[in-house]
Amino acid sequence: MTCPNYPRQNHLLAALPPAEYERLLPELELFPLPLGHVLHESGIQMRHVYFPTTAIVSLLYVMENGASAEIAVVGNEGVVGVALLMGGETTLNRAVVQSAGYCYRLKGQLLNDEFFLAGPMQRLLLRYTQALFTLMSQTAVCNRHHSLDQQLCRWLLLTLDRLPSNRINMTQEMIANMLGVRREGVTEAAGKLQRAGLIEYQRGKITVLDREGLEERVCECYAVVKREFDRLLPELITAATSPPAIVFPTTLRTLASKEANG
Amino acid sequence: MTCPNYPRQNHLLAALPPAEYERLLPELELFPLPLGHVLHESGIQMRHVYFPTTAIVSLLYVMENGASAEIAVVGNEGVVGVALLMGGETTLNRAVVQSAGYCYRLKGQLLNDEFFLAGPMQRLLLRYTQALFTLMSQTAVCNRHHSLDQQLCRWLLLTLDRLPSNRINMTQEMIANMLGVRREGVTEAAGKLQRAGLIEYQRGKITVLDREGLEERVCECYAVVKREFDRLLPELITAATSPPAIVFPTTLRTLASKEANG
DNA sequence: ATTTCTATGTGCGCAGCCGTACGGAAACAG
DNA sequence: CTGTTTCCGTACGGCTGCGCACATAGAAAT
Repeated sequence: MTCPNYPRQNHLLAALPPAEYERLLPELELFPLPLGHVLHESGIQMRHVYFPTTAIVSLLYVMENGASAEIAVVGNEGVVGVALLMGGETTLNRAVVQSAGYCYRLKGQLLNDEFFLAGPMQRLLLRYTQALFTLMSQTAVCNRHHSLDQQLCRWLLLTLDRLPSNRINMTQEMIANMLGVRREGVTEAAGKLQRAGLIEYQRGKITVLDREGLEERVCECYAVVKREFDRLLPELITAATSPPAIVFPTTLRTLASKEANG
Repeated sequence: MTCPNYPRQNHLLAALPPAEYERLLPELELFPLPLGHVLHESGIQMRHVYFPTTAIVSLLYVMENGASAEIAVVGNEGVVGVALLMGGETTLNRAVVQSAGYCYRLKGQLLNDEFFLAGPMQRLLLRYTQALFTLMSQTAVCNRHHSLDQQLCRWLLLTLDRLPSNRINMTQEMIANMLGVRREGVTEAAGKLQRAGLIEYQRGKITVLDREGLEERVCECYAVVKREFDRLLPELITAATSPPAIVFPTTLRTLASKEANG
């Protein structure tokens, strides 16, 4: 991760009006997220919320026998730890870094304070929570009705949307854990995609060659969720397409250089 | 439904302090919920929120090809329409009455106003939302990993918890729609339970004979969700076990008699 | 009582995924 | 360069749930 980091790479933070943003800025702490790092464990008190910038985080549910399944995925469009706002200090999910990168973290209490000001941040967070709802329920339905092939396409597209490049670092074993299926099943499904020329797979490195091909094969779930995110959080679209210039106002220059050292 | 109806049969309303409760009381409208009634449709603007008292409501996701799956279930422990508080006026769920009964409904705007007072109602609703999160994610995992037999047990127990009696009015066809499986699959699974003496099934009328037997067969998902509801919303337990005397304070007498006529 | 409809029971072939096992090849460590 | 580890491909039997077809029986309508 050599690219510069600044908080507004996270679209939720980028969508904040200047007043709210600058109020939070001194409290935002650049935080590296290495692959596999557990941000919070099921049932354990959460102390921070995390705004990913270049990292991707999976929310997993791990069952008693060790089997797991991905409930939702959070990248630079969202935030990890909405449960802190809801009043339960814990959730039954494990948050694991699925793709290494950075985030900005914030003490839970501070976000809580901001939330109860009932300002733009509350509005954003509530709408984001609803979008997360949609993602989760669609996951439940997809688990029920769609083939592993399609679910893999969905997973690849969801991941791709949250990455700057078309390369995903992830072994088939890890994907299998996310999808809650066998590793061999992923091998088969990925093999089909590879033979069709849509992806290239090599020892934990996936290169997506034909995104449109994936979109043709994926089930409806992907588009449904994407539409709903766009509807609920139109701010994120404009934030995502804004040129970097506007996320580097003069007041942020010093911070940006500070981050380069941290 | 000949039993008397009063708002505090809904545990969320029952958990409200007197001040908040009486503020809402004039706006609560007794509303009958016949079996199969659709409270709100996927993608359609919602105008009310519904606090079930004796009814049970299923949140379903219906796919393009007509296949469906239950995302969550709401009885007198909760409320239908949390999405109104989150800022999106719609959700992608369909809310269908799974068991006929009554609810109290409230104009969405009024609950919204109450919510943004940041008082006890907000606290309750946020925590309820988190509990719903847990229910939904557990549903996703259960869909992935557990057998139809176990899922049927889970569904029966979840329904039983929200009913005053041990009789469920529901055809196998309807259960199949909820669980997102074939009708024949439900026939098989229900047949096993019947042969084991746990339930009695007769043309859309299920009688649960041995609840503990169901709890022995069910997967962990049921207990996990129940524990999490109790942890997040301890008020609901005390509300549920309170004698009727305290939910009929003098100020409510007139309302109760009014309801008997409506 | 007869007909019609609805709800349930049953059977059969099939596809998808699981559990398991094994082999090969790329990366890595010494 | 060599041994080890990690990751991926493949194969086989088995189970579960699906799609379909059909039989039966209770309930409702006429």
